[in-house]
Parts: sequence; C-alpha cells; structure tokens
Amino acid sequence: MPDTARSPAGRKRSAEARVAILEASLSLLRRRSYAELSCEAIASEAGVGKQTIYRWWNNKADVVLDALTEHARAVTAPETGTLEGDVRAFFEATFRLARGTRGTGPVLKGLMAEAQLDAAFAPRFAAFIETRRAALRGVLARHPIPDERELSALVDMLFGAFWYRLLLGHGPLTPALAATLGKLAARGAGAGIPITD
Amino acid sequence: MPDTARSPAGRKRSAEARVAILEASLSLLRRRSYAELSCEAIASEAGVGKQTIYRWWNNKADVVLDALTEHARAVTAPETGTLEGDVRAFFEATFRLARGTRGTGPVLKGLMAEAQLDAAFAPRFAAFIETRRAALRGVLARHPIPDERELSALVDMLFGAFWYRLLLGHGPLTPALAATLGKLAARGAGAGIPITD
Amino acid sequence: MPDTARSPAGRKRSAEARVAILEASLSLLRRRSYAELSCEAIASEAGVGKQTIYRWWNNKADVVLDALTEHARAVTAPETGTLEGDVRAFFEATFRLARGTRGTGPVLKGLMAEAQLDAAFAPRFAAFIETRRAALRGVLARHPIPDERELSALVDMLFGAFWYRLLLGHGPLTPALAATLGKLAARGAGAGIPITD
Amino acid sequence: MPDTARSPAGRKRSAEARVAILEASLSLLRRRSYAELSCEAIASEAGVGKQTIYRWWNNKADVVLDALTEHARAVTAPETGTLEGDVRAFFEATFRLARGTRGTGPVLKGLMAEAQLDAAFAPRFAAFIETRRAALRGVLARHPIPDERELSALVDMLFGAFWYRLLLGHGPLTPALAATLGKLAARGAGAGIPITD
DNA sequence: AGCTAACCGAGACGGTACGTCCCGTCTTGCA
DNA sequence: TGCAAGACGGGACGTACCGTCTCGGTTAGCT
Repeated sequence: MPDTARSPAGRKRSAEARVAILEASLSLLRRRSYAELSCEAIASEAGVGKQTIYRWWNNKADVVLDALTEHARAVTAPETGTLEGDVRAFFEATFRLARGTRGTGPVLKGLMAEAQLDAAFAPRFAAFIETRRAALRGVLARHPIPDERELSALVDMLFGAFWYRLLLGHGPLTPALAATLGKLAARGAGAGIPITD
Repeated sequence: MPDTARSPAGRKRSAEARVAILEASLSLLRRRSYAELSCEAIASEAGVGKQTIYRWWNNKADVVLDALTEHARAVTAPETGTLEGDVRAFFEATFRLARGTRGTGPVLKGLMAEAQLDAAFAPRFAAFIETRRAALRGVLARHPIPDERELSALVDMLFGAFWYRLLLGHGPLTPALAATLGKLAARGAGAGIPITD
Repeated sequence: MPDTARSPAGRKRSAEARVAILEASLSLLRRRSYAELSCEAIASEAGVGKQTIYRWWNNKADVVLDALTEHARAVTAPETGTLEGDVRAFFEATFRLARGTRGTGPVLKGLMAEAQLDAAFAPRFAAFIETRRAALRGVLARHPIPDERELSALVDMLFGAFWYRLLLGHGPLTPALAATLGKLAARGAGAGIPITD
Repeated sequence: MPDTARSPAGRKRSAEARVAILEASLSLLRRRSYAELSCEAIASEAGVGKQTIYRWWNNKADVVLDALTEHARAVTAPETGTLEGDVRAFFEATFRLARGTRGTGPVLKGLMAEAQLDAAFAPRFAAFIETRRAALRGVLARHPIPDERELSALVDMLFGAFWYRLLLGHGPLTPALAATLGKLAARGAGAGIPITD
C-alpha cells in the first residue's frame, strides 16, 4: 500500500497569488520601512485577499522571511587556504549582502525585531539564522579548532559583531572590518599557538 | 547679575506622576511581555492621563528605557590583573543582569526590537548601548591593545556574542561562556604574541 | 442581457450589527442625555467595533437620526373639515410625540443642536425636518391659502412655535397650545376674510 | 452698623483680563465657527490663564453669551401706528442683526445648540431669550389683543418662525418675510375681526 | 457531466491601541 | 487674592491594522 495520502479535493493553491504576495512584500519594502509594512498593504499591493495571506502565512514577518529566503543567494565563501582568509571572505560576502542593492540589511533588522516581539515567529527566524551559523561553522571547520566550546563562542562572536553593528549602526560593515574579524578569529582560534590553558 | 535663567512659568512636572509611570511600566513588564505592553495600560496602571505620558515620552520604548536606566545598576567589573580575567568578570556580571530576577533580558530584547522599528527611538537606545560599550572599552584599556581598529572590533565581537545569544536564544549566557569570551579576547588581543601584521 | 449591475464583492453589511447599533443608541438615550451619548458607548453597548459605526455613519448624530427615523411613526393628521381643526389635530399629534414615552423631545433637541455645530450633519437633519414641513403643507393644502409666500411663512410660524417652545422650554406643549395654533392659523390664512393686500 | 460686608482681601478682578477674554471670543468667532471655539483657544488668544476664564464663567457658552450681551444693541422697533407695521419693523431689525456684519446669526445658533446640550447653560440662555420675547410682547401690547393665551402663542409663532429659519436655514430672513409676518400677525390678532370663538 | 471541496478576490466584522484634543482642576511663582 | 502659565487626571475622538468571517465566484479531482 504505497500511499494512502489522498490528494486533497478542491482547488489547488494558486502559484500566482503566492509569488504576487512575496513580490509585493519586497516591492513595498523597497519603498517603506519594515515597520510601516502591513498585511493589508501587502494584500492590496498584490491584488489578493487578506485571507489568502493568512491561509498560508501567520503574519507579515512570515511572509517577508519567505520572500527573503526565496530571493537570498547563499553566501559563498571561497577557500583561501587560511582561516583568516576564509573568515575575511565569508564576512566580505555577508556584509555585501547586508549593504546590498535591495537593502537586505533593513529587512533583516525588521525580522530580528519581530522575532523579539512575536514568540511564535522566533523559532522560524532562529531556523533561518541557524543556516547562516552552520555555514560559518563549515568554514571554520576547515581548520583545526581545539575546543567545541571555543568554536561555538567564536561563531557567536563573529556573527555577533555583524549583527551588533547591523542593529545598532554605530559602525560600518566594511571590508576592513571583515579583515579585522579574520585576523582576530585566526588569533582566537590559536593559529599556530600552543594553547596553554 | 547672578542668574538670568528664569524659572519657567506654570505648574512643575509632577515627580509622583513620573515615578508612577516608570514603576507601572516595570510592574506590567513583570506580568506580561514587552510586546503586550501599551501606553494605555501604563497610564491606567499608573493612574495617570495618557497625555501625561506623551508629554514627556514619545512611546512605550522611551518610557521603558527611562525606567531601565533609572533602576539599572552599573555593571561593576573588578580588576583581576589579566585581560582574560577582566573580560570574564565583566561578562559574568553582564550575564547575571540579563538573566536577573527582574527579567532585564526580555526587556532589553524588546527595546532592541523597538530600536529597529522606530527610527526616532534608535539613537536614544544607541546612546544607552554606548554607555555599556564605553564600560567594556574601559576594561580593555587597562591592557595593551595594539590597534584601535582591532580594539573596536573586539568590543563588537564580545558584546555582539552577548546580544546574538540574547536575541536568538540558541545558547545560554553562562559563566562558562564568559570564561570562553575572556580567553578568546585575550588571544585576540595578542597577549604575549608578537603581531606580525 | 438581464442585469449588468454586479453584486458588489465582499462580505455583505451585517443587518445584526446595524440594528444592534440603532437599538443601543435608543437604549442609551433612555438612560442618559444626548450630550452624554458617545460613539464609544454605542459601540460598547451594541457589542460592535467602533469602525463598524464609522463605516456607515459619520458620528453619533447620524446614528441617532437614523434610529429616530427608523422608529418614528409618521404623525397622522385626521381630516376634520376645517383648517383650524386640521392644524389643531396635527399639532396635538406632534406634541404627543415630542412629550412621548420614549422621550423623543430631548432627542430632537440634541439633533437640532448637533445640526448647529456640525455643518456636515445640518443638511441631513434639514432633510428630516423637511418631511415634517411637507406633511404640514399637505394639511394646509386641503384649504384655500391665497399666497405661496404666506403659506410658507405660516408653516414656519406653526412649526417655529413648536420648536421654539421645545428648545427653550418656557412654555408647555399642551393640547391647548395646539388649539390656539389652529385658531391663529385659520385667522392668518384668512378664513372667510377677503384679502385686501 | 448697616454693612458688615468686608471688602474682600486680595487682588481685585482684572478688568483688562475680562475685556480681553470677551474680545478674544468675538475675534475667534469671526474666524472660525462656534463649534471650533474652545476655552483653551480663548485663553491663548486673550493672553490669559485658563483659570481666569473658569473663575468667572462656566464654559465657552457663558463667555460668548456675555460677550454677545455686551456688544448687542437692543433691537429698536419704531412705532408705525399699526400692529402689522410694528411687527414688520421689529423683525426687519431683528433679521438685520442676525444677518449682521459680525455674523450674530451663527453665534446665536451656537448658543442655542449649547443650551440644548448643557442643562446648566439652558436657563441662562433662556433668560437672554426672554428679554427678546419681552420686547416683542411690548410691541404687541401697543395694540389690542383679546387673549393672553393667544398673545403668548403669537409671540412664539413670530419668534419661532425667526428661529426656525435661522436654525434650519431652509429660507432666508428677508424684509419680505418680515412683511409677511406682520401681515399674518395682524390677521391672527384679529385686527378688526370679531372673534367668534 | 455533475458534485463537492478548497481556493480565490473582496471587504465587513469585533477588537485593541494609537496619538490628539479639550475638558475642568491643580500648582507654581509673581504682582 | 488674582493672575499667566502650564501640568494634571480624565474621556472621547477618529484612524490603522489585526486576524476572522462571510460573500459570490472559480477551479480542480472524483464519481
């Protein structure tokens, strides 16, 4: 008995409506801030009923996260041979995306904000974030890191610096910062240094 | 001519109303989340007209930041003699506050969220954050750090790790993490290592 | 091609909400004065969102006028054979309604007040008033009135006396007054008198 | 000792403040409607504290009634020899005032409205109105009117017509109307007609 | 070919909070 | 004590969105 899952009766989900909603979200986010976005505005912009949004998503954060994931390219970190170079390259790419043409940075900030205010959204956003953390872990794993606890802390420090600057805006996300992060990461990982703990 | 600064005409600001509002905010935050807080509820809880809130603050974020600043003890970082120890002590104290009895952590998350959504609030929150960054810089300044750029990045990495974990909640803010941060900071600062840049 | 008038899209107006609002208005007006009435109280009493009121009416005056029109019985003026008798009967009925059980008088006063304070409401109230004026004109038209100008003035004098007493309250709206109005109207209409203008 | 009434201690009432308030009211009423008037605006316009208004008046209606009484000329009705002529002259003057340069009409409408909404103001406004009614009674008293009840009704009909048109605005307050009122009043008073009641 | 269920757009619904306006009262310091 | 200034507790305003619900109409797969 291969498959008892009956194909559900009734009309199928409209692909047109789905992409219209996702694109309307991004289109509105180009014109106004995340805070000014509303599900009503998305529905209106997309030429779609509000129910069609709430049928498939929970709220605007959910929609935007979906839209972002859809359009987001994975940050590709070329292998440079050294941990310093790999980290530097990873964050140069990350920073470029955050500063990017379509203003991914502001949207990320909005989603992070929503994750703080909406307990139901938090795990969904955390899952999205986890993919990025995993990517950085993958980069660091190319090189010997003595301790799991230190590796975890290092990932948090590196991404933390990124988010901290992104959210507070007290300093720019420049290639120079990426370089410095690479250098400090290399030292912190104890590249070539006997750990004397 | 002693002082030409005339005392402004009219009734003085009521200190009772001010503290009633600040305490009502904190009282409500003990019972419900920051997202569920509203200016109307604060006014009602404080037995105060809404206008009295809007006369002196812009929104709930402003009120809560004020209340938090009022009640916040400065994180005291004892001198331990080593950079590692100082950083470790600083973040042990910081983590303790964030986990603290009155739930400072969730409130900080709410304020950070608000700073992302309300452009007018962002600089006020950034100023609050800046006092904490300055404190950490003061701690690091006890020890030789070669480069201003690296110092700045190190501060962002350390506080970034704190905020990153606080906001995402993927890992705990334990003394063990504080210890690891101290260790990595010491290495990153190049303690005893010739910088070969 | 029978009918191109498409039914408008979307959910239909709720008849329950409409009558709940109108009845809540009247219910509240039985307990408190028109001035003390508020749209918020109506919404609360009716178990309805405020927006549902503002979607279909402009303010409380609009709602109350609607409610009044809904429940108002047309004043029926029996034919008595003479102008004096007809006018007398008309105003006996009118006075009875104004003194009436459900306190139509106070509500009329409130609406008249609103018409003075709200330029947008004035024409709606005037239209309501016009139906009453037309009724009286109909009564007078049963009898020969020499001049349109005098007819118009007579109508204004008769209704004016009613409103003047209703609004100022310096004299009662008794059947005796209705009788006197009938008598004066008959004389003013020049019953049996050659007009020598 | 005839008078123990001590002259009250403290500063005397400021005449400047009083006239400033009354003139500010009229000045504002020239620019905006009665409904848009507020005590706060009067105080601001007069350069006066709000308390100074509330010390001597109850609300804006009280102030405006005072200002109106202050500036109002009594309507003078010349004796013409006939009841018709006297009434006509009286209402020509009355209409002229209502249409007048400073827009007395709209202000009267506002006060009448207020009298409906504010039970405390109603008797004060009624007293003001009574002076006008007494004036018209005086005019009619020059001529023989058979019955007190009819005299009273006639006054209400005449003033009623005036107020009815003023409040509803369905017809103009022209000299022609004054003439018609005079004519109908004369007939109603039974000028030369044997009352056969 | 019809049935039926789920989809779709539109938009009204009950509800919450917003930020503003004005009320009438009170406090403050000066005249 | 009066006065200008203006903060205070309070109440209602009219608006914006929330997330849910009804409409009438459309689009499939299953009988």
